Amino acid sequence: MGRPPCCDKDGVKKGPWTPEEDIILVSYIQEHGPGNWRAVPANTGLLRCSKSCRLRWTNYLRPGIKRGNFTDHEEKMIIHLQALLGNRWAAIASYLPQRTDNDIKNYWNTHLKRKLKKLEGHEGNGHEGFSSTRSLSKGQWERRLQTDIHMAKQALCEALSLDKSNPLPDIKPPNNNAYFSPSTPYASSTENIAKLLQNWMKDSPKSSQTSSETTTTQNSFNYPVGTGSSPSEGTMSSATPDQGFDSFFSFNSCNSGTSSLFQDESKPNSSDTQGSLSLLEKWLFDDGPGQGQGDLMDMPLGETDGLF
DNA sequence: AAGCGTGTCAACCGCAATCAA
DNA sequence: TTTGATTGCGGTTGACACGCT
Repeated sequence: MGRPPCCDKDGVKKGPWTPEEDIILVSYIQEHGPGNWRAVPANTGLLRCSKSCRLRWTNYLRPGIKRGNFTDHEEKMIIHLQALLGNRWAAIASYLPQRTDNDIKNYWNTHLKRKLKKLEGHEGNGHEGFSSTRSLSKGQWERRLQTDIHMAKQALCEALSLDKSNPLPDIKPPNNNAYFSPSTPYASSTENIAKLLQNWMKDSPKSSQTSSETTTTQNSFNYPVGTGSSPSEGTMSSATPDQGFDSFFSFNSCNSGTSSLFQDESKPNSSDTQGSLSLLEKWLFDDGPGQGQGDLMDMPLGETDGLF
């Protein structure tokens, strides 16, 4: 097709974002919502390409992002999901709403890969606990592939039989105050940005509803919630990170019998993939609140394979 | 104190999927 | 149906920080 570059290379700024650029981007998105990234550089005067703007927003500026210090739970989730899904970081990130795919990818490549290597070194086959997809036998892969196909078929049937008048449960918008909340763990390197933004919000006439004092759950960014403009959008559920993580699970388990709230890594609204994921979710989380996760986390992947 | 090696992570690049005219 | 535009994703890179010698 010969696709041209997303932006002409001349006059496009690269490298780290400055706080000023962040403010411009955030203020624009607050006003117009994420999406139509092509228009962002043109309308804001940012000397960045649309891709760069989108990336900056989704990986760094988006409200509700938790950074650094992966918990044991998150770590295990990543390990198991990676074993299940492979390097589909966006899909994995959809199960960890407060983490970005880039973050997870980095964490995997820097921490977990090495950890895995170490463990494999110690345990010979390294199957127990940390097992990468690569350690699966060919037979296991074939079985998994067959299961995927089966799941897709099942999901399709599920989707076709779904009552279309039955909409998805009302997804509460992410509490974007988290972004402006002083208690929010924000990257230390960007704390200054957060402060700048806070000050800017105070100064801005529109900022009254988004100031850190605001405690409502309203979406302070006036973009449509749950439009899938980011993998985890609309799935973030709470202000404080740990709370959010917990409520994420409890919320999910509450809805285990309904259509999936999670969006597929590539096409959020695709009903078949959604169904497929919901099956996976069921398996992942369906043991009642608090139970299934633990079981899954403690379950060696050999047993996981048995499920397929 | 200086040099070097290693780890971390934000950002970039290119490809593929999807959308829209 | 075709084709160009846009978006999303995963792999990779490069700058910076930190620890070790």
